[in-house]
Amino acid sequence: MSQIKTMKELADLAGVTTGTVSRALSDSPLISPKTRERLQALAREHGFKPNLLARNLRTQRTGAIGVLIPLGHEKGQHISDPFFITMLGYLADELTERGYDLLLSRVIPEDENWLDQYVGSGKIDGLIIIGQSNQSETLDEVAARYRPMVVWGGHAPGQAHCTVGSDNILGGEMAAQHLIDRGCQRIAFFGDPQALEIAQRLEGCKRALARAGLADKLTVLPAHLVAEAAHPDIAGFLGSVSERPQGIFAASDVIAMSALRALAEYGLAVPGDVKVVGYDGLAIGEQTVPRLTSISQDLRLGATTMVDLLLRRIAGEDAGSVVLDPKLIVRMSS
Amino acid sequence: MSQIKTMKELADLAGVTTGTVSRALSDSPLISPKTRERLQALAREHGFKPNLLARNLRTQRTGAIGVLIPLGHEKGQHISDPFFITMLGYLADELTERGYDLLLSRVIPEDENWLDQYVGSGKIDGLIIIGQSNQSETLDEVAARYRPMVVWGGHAPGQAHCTVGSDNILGGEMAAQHLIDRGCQRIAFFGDPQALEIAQRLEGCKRALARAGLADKLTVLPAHLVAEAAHPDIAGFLGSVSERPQGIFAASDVIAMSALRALAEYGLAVPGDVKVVGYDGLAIGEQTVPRLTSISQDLRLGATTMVDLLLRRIAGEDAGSVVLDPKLIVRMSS
DNA sequence: ACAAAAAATGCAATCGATTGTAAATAACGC
DNA sequence: GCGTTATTTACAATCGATTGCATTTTTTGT
Repeated sequence: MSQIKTMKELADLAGVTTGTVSRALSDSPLISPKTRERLQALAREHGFKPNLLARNLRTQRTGAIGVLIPLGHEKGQHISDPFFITMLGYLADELTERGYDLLLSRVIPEDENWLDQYVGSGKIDGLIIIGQSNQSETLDEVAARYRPMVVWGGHAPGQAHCTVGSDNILGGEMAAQHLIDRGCQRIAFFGDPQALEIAQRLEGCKRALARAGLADKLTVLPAHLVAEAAHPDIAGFLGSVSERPQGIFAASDVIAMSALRALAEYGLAVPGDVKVVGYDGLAIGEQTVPRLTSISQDLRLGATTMVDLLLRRIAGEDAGSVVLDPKLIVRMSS
Repeated sequence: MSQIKTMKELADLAGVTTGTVSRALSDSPLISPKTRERLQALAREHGFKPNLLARNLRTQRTGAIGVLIPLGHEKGQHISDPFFITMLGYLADELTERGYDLLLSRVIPEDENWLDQYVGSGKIDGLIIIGQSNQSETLDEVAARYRPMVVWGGHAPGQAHCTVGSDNILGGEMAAQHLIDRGCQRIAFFGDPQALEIAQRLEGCKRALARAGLADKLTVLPAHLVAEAAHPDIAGFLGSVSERPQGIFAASDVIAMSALRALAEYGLAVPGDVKVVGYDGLAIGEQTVPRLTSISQDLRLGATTMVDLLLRRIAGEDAGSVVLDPKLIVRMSS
């Protein structure tokens, strides 16, 4: 069985033209049932798969969605970060289910037009960006001229780019309120507010504390997002602080895990001596000792929503941002 | 500034032909320095990026590498599995550094030619497959006609497909020997030997035990690879077994984490009552309580090696399999 | 200043499909 | 059997770049 690589070869073999073959394989009503079946059988028999590049060039759609992870303020952050990975998995599931491929890139925004590398190179039909990092302005700017783009992150008034994310302010409030309910007075916030999402979580935290009259009992530690980098931050903090916090609100589960480890090393019991709440609700929180209380974002729903919005935007619709409800998951650490 | 989308437009604007523009932008020596600079400046000014699809169609290379995760025997397994994710991150780093894109797909091998979906559709220049699952025969078969393919997994004599992976037998031996050295007599192996890698780790484990005269002290629990699914397996095992094992060798770090949790729930101290060794050496092992002893596979090196082999195979070279050295990392769980 | 060699650019085919339109064939009524 | 309408199929332009070859322009030697 000779290897048929192109439509032309198949057409010659069948004694028709490429046009006929093309229509036959795409079930066009312009082709007679007999020839259609004959050609389809022939194609199957010779294992012919049309070249997708050529098809895409002609049809002007690629069937691929780019997924970008901008690493603006955290050089060390890897794609292997549990949050990215989880999100990526859901996105991959969702996109492949809808017949799209996923083109993954890790980008370090160095020159100002890092985004234009992707947009308009014809490789992708749309773009999903995981996390705003500190690149909100760039995203706004690009969003003005490139429609099929959806960003995971915080939503702020006047923001030009389409986002999906949880209500971080509410989530922050819930976390702090939970700690207060558990009897915590002195509370520490671990996370770097340079990223919008984290700033919002801190904002919510402050509100809850203010409402409880504990506004002056908050300490903020701008811990790194990367586990390896966060640990020394946290260990240093725990070692130096005079009055140990009774509750810790970590801006992400990864930071919370570092905190758990540091606390264990200092011989502090969780939740006995210190209570810990994370953010994200990652599966990994089930595996920590003790299992981690966390503000859960439904990442699967988030991924589904992002893909939904993106496809609608690709179709020309002007879909707006979506804010999801965060949910408190009480496990053993609080 | 009008939006220049195609080379033709730019060529018309500059009063030259597309050929000249093409050569100018690719720094061809056939073009005079002046026109080259003029055209490059013009392109920059108008933000022109050549359409990559068209380029790829013409040059017959796509610049993308497909990464596939076959989920043969574990339906529940997600791309979000820490091992996959870690590997994926390294691959993404390595590939993007070499100018390749990464096309990610999660495939459930249902029809027998799931692999042909990818191969020969022209979308990718090569294929990396993470994990053999129980699809070794299929891989062998495809490898016979499709050269640019590299698989992460175990290497066995007579295997047709090119693999990169650690010496699983040796690694298994090291893990078991370490437990023996720590004074363990009764040892349990957690992992489903349906996958080649895991079978090999078990094999090594058995060798070490046989050498120590403990061959009959081994219990094998075919735990799932997925953390959520593994936990009940393990909890059930710990609850039912009459003589508690003194050492546990988990076939992956994810399984080991489930084991740690189950042990904690049973009030068993690690490493006091039971010692635990994992496999993979994932970063996540640093975050467990206690930190996890593990047989480390250098996944970064593995990713680099896979990409190396793949590129050489793409270039027509006939690169063979590579077996990497596993390394025992002693942390706190043993 | 002129021919020959060298350098720069233009021309046009090509990659492999899709698709509007023209041409060929089949079906049909009378 | 012939004109007319319906079906099928062939033809050829197109997507946007790359590249061998022909052609023009510039440089060089004498």
